[in-house]
Amino acid sequence: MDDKNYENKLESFFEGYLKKEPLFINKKILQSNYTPEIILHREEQINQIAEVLAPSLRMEKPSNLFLFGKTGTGKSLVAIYTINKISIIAKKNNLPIKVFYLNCKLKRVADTEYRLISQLCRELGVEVPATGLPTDEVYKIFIREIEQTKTLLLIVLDEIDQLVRKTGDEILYNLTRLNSELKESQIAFIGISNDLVFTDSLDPRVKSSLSEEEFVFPPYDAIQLQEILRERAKMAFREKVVDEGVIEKCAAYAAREHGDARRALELLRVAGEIAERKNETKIATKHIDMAEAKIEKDKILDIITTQPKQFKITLYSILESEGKTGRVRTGEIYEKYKENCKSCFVKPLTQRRVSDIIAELDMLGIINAKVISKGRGGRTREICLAVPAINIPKIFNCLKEGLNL
DNA sequence: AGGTATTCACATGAAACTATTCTCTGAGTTAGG
DNA sequence: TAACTCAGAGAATAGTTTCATGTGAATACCTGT
Repeated sequence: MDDKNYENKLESFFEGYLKKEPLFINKKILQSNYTPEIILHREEQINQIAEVLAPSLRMEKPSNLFLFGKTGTGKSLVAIYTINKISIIAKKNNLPIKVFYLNCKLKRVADTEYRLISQLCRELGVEVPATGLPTDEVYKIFIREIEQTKTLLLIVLDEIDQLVRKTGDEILYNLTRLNSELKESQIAFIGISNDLVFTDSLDPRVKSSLSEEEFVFPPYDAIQLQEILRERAKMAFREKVVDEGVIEKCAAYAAREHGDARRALELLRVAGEIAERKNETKIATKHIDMAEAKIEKDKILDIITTQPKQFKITLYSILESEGKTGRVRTGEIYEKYKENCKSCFVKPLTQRRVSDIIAELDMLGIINAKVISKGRGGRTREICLAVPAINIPKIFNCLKEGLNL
């Protein structure tokens, strides 16, 4: 009887699913790598960049260019959009212009000097081994390859601040020097950075040659976010699926941070997915709250499952001691950490390393760690969790399982 | 009371080390002529 | 003699350790009133 009932239920679920019209027409439009035809509220920046890059169409090397702005302000989008347009015009007029986009943060793609250059080689169609070669050998391959034909290269280096922080700024010096070694071809760089004061830390020579023009992308305000969301929602969802106030709430949530359009779009997309999964015909404002919680939870669970064991033990130790006292110091955590290591037979790391791990957990947004000085009490990080309280037990258990504690 | 020197408990930096993965090179080996 | 194999040298990289230096402000310690 129960079986029969269950079967019917499942059948009708599938039937219903089939009959039901999906909320989405095209989910891609809400994904972060989507480039829309019209970019709202960035006309000024696009024009400025276009002006700088236009000489490339006459085969003159344009000025190097730097774009600054917080995450989700449309830097990458605008850069990609503009170079794509140039690429199209160039193709139409048979101009030998090549454009590349590299994200320097992507692990194992372009996050070191060697990988950056080898990735460029790969884009040019030369296979370069992932390791084993000296770096200047790869430079040589790259130079040889572009010198074969007279070409103008436009290279976008996204999140270049990450690369420099990790590997130092000689890499930029090497890149700018490339042009003087090239006889036939020329290269122009477009750097993109989240860090507004990034160029201050650079060697002045590098700075002056790499950052000939600079543009700052201001954050979107709530009204602008609303327009962007409306525009995309129109294409992504079927008509009348988005409830009253949903767009506004999405925009408000994202504006609360710093006008992060990427986050706004993600919220809307996830809200749509939740509504669809729940078999609802409309996306309501409550779905946005659920979306926010889900994004947060997924982010953390993803980190927990992918990070190495040492991170897990550290986080577990933080959870343990934070649960009691609210805020904890590095030293306390390290003590707990050592105990925990012993109980799961892992060789503990030095305090130096654990300190770094704590800093990284902070970067990932799982915890809030603020360096404070307590006078004679010394200087330390004051740590508390940055996770909604509801999710804590789940994380706790997840960690516990992962560590066999 | 007011000023300043100390001191705590780590933070932060730099360099060096370990272990792994990969290429390149050249000596030694093999098989065919 | 040409082709093949295979060990060893050298690179890149991630994750760490070791050593060294930095640091903000509560407190101890003076000083002069």
